[in-house]
Amino acid sequence: MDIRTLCLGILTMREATGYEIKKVFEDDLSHFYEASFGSIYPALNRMTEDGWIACKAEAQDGRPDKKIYSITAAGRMAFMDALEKKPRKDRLRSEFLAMMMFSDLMVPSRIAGLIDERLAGLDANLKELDTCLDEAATPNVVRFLRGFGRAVYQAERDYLEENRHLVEAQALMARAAAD
Amino acid sequence: MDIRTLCLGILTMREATGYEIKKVFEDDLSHFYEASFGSIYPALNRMTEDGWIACKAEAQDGRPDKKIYSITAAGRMAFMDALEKKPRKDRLRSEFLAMMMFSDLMVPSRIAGLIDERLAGLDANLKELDTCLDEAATPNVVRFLRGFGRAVYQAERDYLEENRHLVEAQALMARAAAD
DNA sequence: AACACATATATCAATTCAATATATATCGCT
DNA sequence: AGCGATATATATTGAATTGATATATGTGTT
Repeated sequence: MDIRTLCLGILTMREATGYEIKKVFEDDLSHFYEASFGSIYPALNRMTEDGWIACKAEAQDGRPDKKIYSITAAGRMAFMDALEKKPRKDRLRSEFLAMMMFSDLMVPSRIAGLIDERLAGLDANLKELDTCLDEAATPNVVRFLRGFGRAVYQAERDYLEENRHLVEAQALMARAAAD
Repeated sequence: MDIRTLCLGILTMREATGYEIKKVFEDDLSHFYEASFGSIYPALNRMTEDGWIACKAEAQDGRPDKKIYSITAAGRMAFMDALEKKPRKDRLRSEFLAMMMFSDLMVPSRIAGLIDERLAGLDANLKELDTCLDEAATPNVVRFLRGFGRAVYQAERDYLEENRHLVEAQALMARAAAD
């Protein structure tokens, strides 16, 4: 399920411009999948060539044409095929955790600062997801996905509060040993 | 904190070959950071050019020379600088969750199968991490990182068991409406 | 009037992955 | 003794993707 296929999937739900597809990534998928214009526009061009989607240009005064893409029968079949394939393992890249690996090279205040910022970020994510979950109109699937994110963020938060001492104490001991 | 910098960080702990650095990624970082040889070897070449690391080749009969890299004073300073920078937000790509977005296009057995496989994968991760955490020799920092992974995997597991009905029931309703 | 933000397209250098290639040693199995 | 799988060790390449940048204009805020 690469970005190309995911764009195709979004077009099974409604027709959209590249710009609107980007917004779906930001609004509905942001916590577990990201995509830039540099991936989306080439994906739409290629799928148009392949006959999976069709494009109708809508002239606009001043701005570039609005290109509205819609899925074709062939595209719909291609997406159904993609749904049969086994999803790859999640790929996570956490610079925060990578930096924690080197906590013994940092002064205690730096470690504490990093963890405090992390907690603040998690709180912001949780708050955003809670606001969305309160909206009555949210479909069940989106509710499921946001709830998933919420559960993960909450677990991270709880773990950090309870175990930050493991990295913070380690740093103190390393400093003491160096003196 | 790109792969290049992370390789440098690993070399603050001990000298190593590219192959051994890859193993550190697999053994200690696998749950939150990945790197392929296609990133590691060019990273080592470039840092050698930049004077951040030094390379001594050790001849071996038959095999290619073993190239043992060690960090220089300049490299150590560069890494300390990197530790001052703000870590980027985590980046997650979950094809599983992306597919769940389209649960109304899948038959219920397919959805259930995907969730069951996901649970099995989480169980495997949890088991692996528990085994490692039992080892007495594990340093505190590695313990902290593995515990973090454990907490997240466990939260995912709990959430999925309790909320899978949200996507599974949704699919049933969509099918019923279509009939 | 100035400035940020939203709409809408597109491209590009740099990063990174996943697969492949090349050699040999070693370990377990039959 | 032989076979295949796994481990050691290097390296490259096509393809995917990011993050930044460029181009225009409307709309809302201070």
